[in-house]
Amino acid sequence: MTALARRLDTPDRLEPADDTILAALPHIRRELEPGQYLVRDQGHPKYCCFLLSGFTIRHKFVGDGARQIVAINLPGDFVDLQHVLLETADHNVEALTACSVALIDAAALVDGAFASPAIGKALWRHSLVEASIFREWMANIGRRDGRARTAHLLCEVGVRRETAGLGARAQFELPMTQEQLGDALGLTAVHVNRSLRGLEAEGLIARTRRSVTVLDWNGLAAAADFDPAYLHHR
Amino acid sequence: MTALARRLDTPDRLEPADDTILAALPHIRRELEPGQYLVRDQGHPKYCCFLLSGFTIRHKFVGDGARQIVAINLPGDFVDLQHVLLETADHNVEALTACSVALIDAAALVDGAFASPAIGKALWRHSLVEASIFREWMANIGRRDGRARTAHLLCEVGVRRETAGLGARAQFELPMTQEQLGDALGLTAVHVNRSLRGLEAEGLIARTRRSVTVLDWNGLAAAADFDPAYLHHR
DNA sequence: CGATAAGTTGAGAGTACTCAACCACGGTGG
DNA sequence: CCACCGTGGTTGAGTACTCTCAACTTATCG
Repeated sequence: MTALARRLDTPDRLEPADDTILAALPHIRRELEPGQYLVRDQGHPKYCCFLLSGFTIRHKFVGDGARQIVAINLPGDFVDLQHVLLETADHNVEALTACSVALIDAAALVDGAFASPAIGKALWRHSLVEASIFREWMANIGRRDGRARTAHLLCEVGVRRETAGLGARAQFELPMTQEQLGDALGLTAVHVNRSLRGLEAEGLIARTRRSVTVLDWNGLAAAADFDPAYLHHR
Repeated sequence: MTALARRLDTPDRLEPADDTILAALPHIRRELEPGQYLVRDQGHPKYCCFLLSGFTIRHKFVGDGARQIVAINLPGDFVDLQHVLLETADHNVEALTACSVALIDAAALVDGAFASPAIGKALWRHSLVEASIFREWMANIGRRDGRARTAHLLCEVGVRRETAGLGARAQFELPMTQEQLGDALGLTAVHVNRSLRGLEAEGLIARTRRSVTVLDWNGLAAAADFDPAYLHHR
């Protein structure tokens, strides 16, 4: 679980004793295929999933069958930290790509959090940063038009990938279909397509099937009304 | 701070020692007038606000000046629990009505959380439930039409008020203008007006200027696609 | 009782959706 | 090796939901 220790080492430095606690957490490794569900809405997971590699999405369905993707998770993210203290899942977690995950015993993780304030603060803080991203997504979906929404998601993924050490923010793989992008943005796949092509026509981005190159980061950020403060990075 | 102890007494029971810790938290009481700001975006609050009476809203502005209300807080809610561990505010907090609040020293609250796991779990859980509400709002804004969105907000406020002991879910004051409702729902005030009048015409609700009576709870919940599971009540 | 904020209504515009057809890429099997 | 097939991407046309703007009404407050 060195990946876990590395992820929790900010903002407060972990002590060697903390590393010991983390290393001793009961967990199992699992490999997931694209499309595989990790958590089902209304389920009662007893573990907490830490994403080692790959992308996951979290989504919920509304009455008419439409879907809202509420989060995209990158390596180094806890995918369902809420299940350490909430008994019943309120949404689904699904592997977007092939993934490696560590399933950590939820009760043990809570014990670890209260055995070491540094661990506890890092985990709690993780929950809080995630909530901040949710708030920005609400503003994005509720108050920006299709073009800005789409651009905002590209900016966020670029920055978060960069922060996670997965490469430059201006060039990355985005392993989502336009249908999935639409579900994340509150748009239809058709409208996502037109938004992406619009950004491309403006010279802000270039695309191949699943990779995005930002040609003009400042221009894209302006189109997106993107300010990374909500990510609460250091 | 008996209100605080009462709020944190679930899901785990607090011990007398916990009550002692809570009672000793350094805090100041403050009375707020409608419209007064408690926290400003990009500010660095050193306290954490517990709402004793009144309503607050939390909102953020996007580039073109539009506003998204990301949360409505009721008495017994922590209004800005994220500031115990995040240094910089990512949104504004504003009093919707006259409010009484307790401003608790953030560092002391964190210390209390790690001095007593029961307190720490209750606070962390509070953050997680809030995040669940954010997710539902994302789905609401992104994937439901104006009528359903509006109905959903009414259902949520009704249930949360009831749970907070403020009265029956079917009859309550909603001290928000249609402009504010629109900012919470990602709609314009005009469209909120039409949605509310539509729900009224269907016989689901009755309204006076600021109070709502639900005439047909099941009908309204069906129109809203409302399932209270995301509130994670006991 | 006037002033102001909020609510209501109508008409026209625009963004985003729906439906449907067509295209492009990747994978598979003959 | 290449044709076929399926998923996903692209495009156009028509529709519909929501917005904008503006006027008018109603409530509240000094």
